[in-house]
Amino acid sequence: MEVKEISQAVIGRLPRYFRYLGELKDEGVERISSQELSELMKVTASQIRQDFNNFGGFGQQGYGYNVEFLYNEIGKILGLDKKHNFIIVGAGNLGRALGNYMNFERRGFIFRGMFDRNPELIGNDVRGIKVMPMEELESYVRENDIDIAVLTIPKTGAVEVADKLAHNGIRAIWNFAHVDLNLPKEIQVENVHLSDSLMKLSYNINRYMQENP
Amino acid sequence: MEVKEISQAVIGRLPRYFRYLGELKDEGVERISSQELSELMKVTASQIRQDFNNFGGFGQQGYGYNVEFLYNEIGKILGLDKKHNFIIVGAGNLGRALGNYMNFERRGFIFRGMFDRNPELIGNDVRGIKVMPMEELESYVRENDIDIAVLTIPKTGAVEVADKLAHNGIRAIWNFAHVDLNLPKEIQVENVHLSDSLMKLSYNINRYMQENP
DNA sequence: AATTCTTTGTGACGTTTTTAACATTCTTAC
DNA sequence: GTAAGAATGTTAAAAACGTCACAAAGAATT
Repeated sequence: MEVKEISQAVIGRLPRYFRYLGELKDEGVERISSQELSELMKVTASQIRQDFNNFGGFGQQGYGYNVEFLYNEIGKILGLDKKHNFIIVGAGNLGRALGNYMNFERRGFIFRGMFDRNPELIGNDVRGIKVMPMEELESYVRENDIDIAVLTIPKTGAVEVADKLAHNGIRAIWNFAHVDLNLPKEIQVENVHLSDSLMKLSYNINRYMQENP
Repeated sequence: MEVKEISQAVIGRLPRYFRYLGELKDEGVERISSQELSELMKVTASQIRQDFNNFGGFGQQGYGYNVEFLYNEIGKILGLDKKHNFIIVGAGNLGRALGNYMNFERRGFIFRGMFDRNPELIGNDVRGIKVMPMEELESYVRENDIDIAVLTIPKTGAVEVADKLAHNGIRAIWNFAHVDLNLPKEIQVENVHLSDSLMKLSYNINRYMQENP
């Protein structure tokens, strides 16, 4: 049973397809061709067809793609048909912002706990979830079937906390700390390095100014 | 005067180099070879040398790279030697979290204003900056030399606000709204689609589970 | 001062990714 | 039921990207 590896370049585009298809679905659009979608999304039709074909034929010649079907299929590929319990480690501004963001719930990500080392924050409430002390982190992860940990703590300590999570059966870490976590490959890591993103923006501002004085 | 275009693949790696070099500098490391850096960063030495060479020779044969010099040069390439005024549009949880994040200031990004359409939030204080009503947004951008707008509002309205910003001389938008902004190319846009990132993580969890039942 | 060692800068090569082209398959209209 | 039209799936070509390998340049050593 040969499973061909899908490149991360393709995976990286799936959420965007998913978003556009969801909007089309909500607008009541039933079918769409790669041509039409390419104009909407400003990518080549060729790329759209190639991308979808990685997962088998979702379309039909002479017809195009059924929007709702394609939406659901991409959702399944992304694992959004399954439920994932997540906790947030770090109850600072960013952690609270993510905890309050309701839309994750809609995609099957269920907010199960929040932790902080600062005693003053313990007991605070974010959408019905009380902030717990770090001492309880490991047992909580073990005993409550937690899949994903969102790491919103300063880089000092992030590596250590990630290792603890790894030893207690976490499957994935959504890492907002400005540090690279070196974890065994069975643990999925997705980095969101906000300052890296801002620096890229800064580069592009700078470049544009130099090219257009 | 021919300026060769640097690929976004290279640009995307610069902030990470910058981070590692900053840490090395703080540890007092004076010089480093592409070989050593490659082991630290888990990339090939070849890529490091190729990347740096896009901008001219920063190293010296037989010696390697001077950490502080290289750090400063990459900082300049990224435009971090310049000051950029920014505002935050959307004073919800995420907007406040970003406003409170002090480290941006260290890189030359200066927090100059915050806006929201919700009257209850007007006047609230984030690090000495009062939340202003949306009506004042356009004139404020025009009159206060604002380079960057951080968009932390729901996708409804994001396109409209972006257009307003564009018409009043903004240079760049750091977009956290889940929608693609279609702006003239002289305005730099950097998207941070958090749910896209979470979906990629979800895909990788799913894939790993299927490959290792 | 000469020699050896180190390490960059760079041209060539292989791989991956993207785009183009088209034959095939299904839809639609008559 | 047949023919024309539409749009996919797929193969081929082009472009972008990453890696390899080594000559050249400078550092370190004797």
